[in-house]
Amino acid sequence: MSELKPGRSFVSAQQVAELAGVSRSAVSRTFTDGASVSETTRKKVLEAADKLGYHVNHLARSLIHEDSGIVCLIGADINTPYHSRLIDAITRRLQAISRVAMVINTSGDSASVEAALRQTLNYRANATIVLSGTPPASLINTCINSGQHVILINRDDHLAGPESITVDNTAAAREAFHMLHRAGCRRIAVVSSNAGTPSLVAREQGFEEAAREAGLAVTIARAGPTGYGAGFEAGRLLLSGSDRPDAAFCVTDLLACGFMDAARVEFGMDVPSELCVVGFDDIEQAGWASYQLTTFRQPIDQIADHISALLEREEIGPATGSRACFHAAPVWRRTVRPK
Amino acid sequence: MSELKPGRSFVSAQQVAELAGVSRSAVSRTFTDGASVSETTRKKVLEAADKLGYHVNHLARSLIHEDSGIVCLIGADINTPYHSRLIDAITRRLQAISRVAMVINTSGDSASVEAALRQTLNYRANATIVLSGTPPASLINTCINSGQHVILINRDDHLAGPESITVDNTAAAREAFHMLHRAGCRRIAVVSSNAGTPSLVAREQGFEEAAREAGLAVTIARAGPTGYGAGFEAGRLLLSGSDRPDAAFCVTDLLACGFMDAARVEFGMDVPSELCVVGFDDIEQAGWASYQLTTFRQPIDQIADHISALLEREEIGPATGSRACFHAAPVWRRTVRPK
DNA sequence: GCAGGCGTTGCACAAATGTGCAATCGTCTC
DNA sequence: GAGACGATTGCACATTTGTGCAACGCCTGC
Repeated sequence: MSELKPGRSFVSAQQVAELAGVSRSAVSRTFTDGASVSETTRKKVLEAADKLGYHVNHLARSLIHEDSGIVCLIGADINTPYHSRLIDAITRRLQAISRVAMVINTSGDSASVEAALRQTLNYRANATIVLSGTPPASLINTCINSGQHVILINRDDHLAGPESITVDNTAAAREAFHMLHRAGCRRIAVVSSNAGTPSLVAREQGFEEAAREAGLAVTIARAGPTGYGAGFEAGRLLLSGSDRPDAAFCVTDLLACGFMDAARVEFGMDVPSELCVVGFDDIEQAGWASYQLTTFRQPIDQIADHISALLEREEIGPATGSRACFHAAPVWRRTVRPK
Repeated sequence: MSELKPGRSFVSAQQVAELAGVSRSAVSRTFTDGASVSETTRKKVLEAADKLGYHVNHLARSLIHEDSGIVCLIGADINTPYHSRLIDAITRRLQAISRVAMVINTSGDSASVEAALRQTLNYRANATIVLSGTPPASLINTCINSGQHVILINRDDHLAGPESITVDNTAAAREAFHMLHRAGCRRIAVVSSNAGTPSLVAREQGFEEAAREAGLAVTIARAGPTGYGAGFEAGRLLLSGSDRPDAAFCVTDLLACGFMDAARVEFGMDVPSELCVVGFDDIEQAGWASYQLTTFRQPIDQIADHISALLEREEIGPATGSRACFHAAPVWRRTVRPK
C-alpha cells in the first residue's frame, strides 16, 4: 500500500497534487468534509495520497479553523487508580468525537507546571479539563484569562467562567454517616489526608455535620498525602489508642485500603465485626476479594459523557459556565455490618 | 496582570506588535531564543504581550520547524497500575524537556483506534511511543511508513526501524523459577492471560524453559484478559483440582493479586506456607500489607530516562533503531518462603 | 567630523492548509 | 444545436509564525 519516501520529512498536499495531476485545492477538498469534488479526482487523489503516505497536517489546518481538536487534561497524581480510570474514560470519549487528549502532569515542581501549562495554551487547545483539586487556582485563572474553555472536575471552588462538574460529596458523606450509624457504630473516625482538596474537605465536613446532628463527635486523622500509606499510618495512630473507633469513613478508597490493612495486619482486627469501613471512589481494588469495600461510586462514565456533550455543544455556541452535579451512589459490599 | 480580551479568539503577534509600537518581527524575535532584540523593545513587547494575554502559537511555529514538540503515547488499558505509572513517569520527563504528551487510547474498537492513530500522524508528532504489546502491528507499520520516529516499549517483535526498549523478561522469568525451586516448590503453575503479548509470552516461555532444564513440567492457566479477574479465576481452576500446585509464577502482579485472593478466600490457603507466589511488574499494590508480593520490578524510571535521552538526541541526528534492554530486579517480600 | 562596524529593525518570503470567487466543463432541455 | 444551469476546478488570498537580507542608526576610533 504505502512506500517509503526518500526524504525524511512529511508529505505535503502539493506533492500529492503533482502526483495525481490535479491542483492542490483538489487535494485539500478531498480531505475536507462536505467540499465539492468529483468522484474521479477524489479517487485519483486518494490513490496518490496512499502511495505517498500523506496525512493532512492538522497544525496547518488549525491555523485556519478556530478548532485545533486538542483537548488538554491537567492533573496531578495521574497514576492513582481513580485518576487513571478517569483519564481512560475521557480519552476514549474524546477520540469518539475526533478530539485528541494532551496530558499535562502537574506532579512535578511548580516551575515545570507553569511551563507545561504555558505549553498548553500555546497549542491552542480546544478546552482544558482540570482533573483534580490539586493544580493551583492561579494556573486555572491563567487559562481562563487567555480565553480558554475550562472544565473543572470535582473542584468546588466557585470560580466564575469555567464549567464545572462535581459529585455531590456532601450528600454522599452524610449518607455514609447514616450507613455506619444504622449499623450501630458510635465511635466513628474520619480518615482523610493533608491534601486539603475541596472535594475531600466537603466529604469531611458533610460527614462531621451529619454526625453532629446525631449528637456524635468524630475524630479526624490526616496522616499524609492522599494514598494507601497515609491510610495505613492513620490506622496505626487511631487504633493504638485506648478507645478504638468502631468505624471509619475514609474519604478515599486508597485511604480505606491502607486503613483496613493496618487494622487487620497490625492489630489483628476483623472487618466488619470489630470495625466498619466506608470508602469513596469505588476504585477497582475496592472490589477485590481482600477488601470487598463498601464505598461510593464516582460516576466516571457519566462525567465523561457530560464532558463529551459539553465539547460537542461547544462547536455551536460559546461556553455557558454551566454546573453539573452528579450523584455518587453507595456500593454495598462487606465492610459494613448489615443492620 | 492580564485583561479579558473583547474578542473570543486568541491574540496574535500582530496585535501585540501594534500595541507595543514595533514590527511583528520584533515580537517574534522576543519569543525566540537567541534572536537579536534590544532590551528596550523586548521590554515593550513583553509588557504588551502580558497585557493582551499573548501566547506564542506553537501550531504555527511547528509549521516552520520540523519540531512540533508533541510526543504521542499509544497504549491500551491505560487505567492499569503499571501503565498509568509508566504514563506518569514519561509525561513528567517529557515536560522536563519541553515536550508535551498526546495520549492515544487504543482500548476502544479498532475502527476508532485507526482513526485516532491517523489523528496522531496528522499532528506531526515528534515521536510515537508504543506502551504495550496490544496495539496491532499494522498500526505501528503505518507510523513507520509515514516517517515517524517510533519507540517500542516491551514489544519484542523484531521490526526494523523503530527503536525498542525492553525488559529482560526471559532472564527474570528464569530467575523466578529458581527462586521457587530453591524454596522447595515442585508442583509449579504459571498464571498467564490470553492476551498473547510478546513480553507475557517471553515470561511464560522463560519460566517453562528453566523448569524443563530442572526436570519439571509446569501447567499454564490462561483464564481471560490480563487482570485481577483472570488471576482469580485461574486460582479457582488450578486449586480446585486434586493435586494442587505449591507455587505459582504469575506473569503480572494483577494476576498474582487475583490468584492470591482466590487461594486465600476461596480455599483458605496460607501464603507462603502452603503456596508460594511470584509476580511481575512491582505495581503499588504488590507492596500493600495484604499482599506483600515477591515480584520483579519494572525499571520504569530507567525506561523513562532512556526515552528522554532518545528524544533529546533526536534533535541532532535521525533515529538509529537502537535497542535497549533493562534488567528487572527481584523484589523480595513475603510470598516466597525463605530458603 | 567622518568612516567603519556592529547591533537592531523591518520587509518580504516561507511553511501547509482552507475557501471565496470566477472560470470552465459537461449535460440537460427546449 | 444552442442556451442555461449545475457541478467542478484553479487561482489567489487568508491563517500565524520564523528568518534571511538589506537598511538603518548609533557608537567608536582616528
